Amino acid sequence: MVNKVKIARIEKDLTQAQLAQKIGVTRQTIGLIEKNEYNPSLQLCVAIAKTLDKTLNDLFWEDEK
Amino acid sequence: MVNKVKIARIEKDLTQAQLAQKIGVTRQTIGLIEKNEYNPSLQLCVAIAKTLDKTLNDLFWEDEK
DNA sequence: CAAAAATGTAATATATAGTTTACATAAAGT
DNA sequence: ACTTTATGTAAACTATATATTACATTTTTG
Repeated sequence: MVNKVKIARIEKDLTQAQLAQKIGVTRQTIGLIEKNEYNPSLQLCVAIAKTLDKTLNDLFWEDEK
Repeated sequence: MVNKVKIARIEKDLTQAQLAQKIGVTRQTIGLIEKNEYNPSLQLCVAIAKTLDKTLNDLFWEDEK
């Protein structure tokens, strides 16, 4: 299943590098988050959400089953 | 202003130590988060939220102004 | 197809989240 | 007042998020 950060980023027509730069983080960091390969800090999650006009729940809360 | 994790924890009648134990983390870690003295990882935020029957937004998303 | 742009990935380095141990203070209970 | 129980705090340690550099692969575009 595709990562929600990736979907939201593409909806905004941003590359990983552009999103990273807006947030002040490395392109690799965004890449790893989109591959669910690590556990970002809360501040980073908030920064991503704000930049993509989403909330924490939108991007990082698991769907109800 | 009082931290939302603290409020939710007290509503559930848990001590810092009890909450910490349920989550599998140290009492000090909970204490520091409640004092906004650090930047927890996403996984920890999710664990706290689930344990307190809240969502990420409930506990970690800033109030609309 | 060829060139450019975007993304994957890996090694090494650094900052900081989270642990452990320990003690001090505050709050609650008897 | 005394004794528990809960919370604050601090130093030293460990684990891991994130940076940096670099190159490989995939995707897009002319």
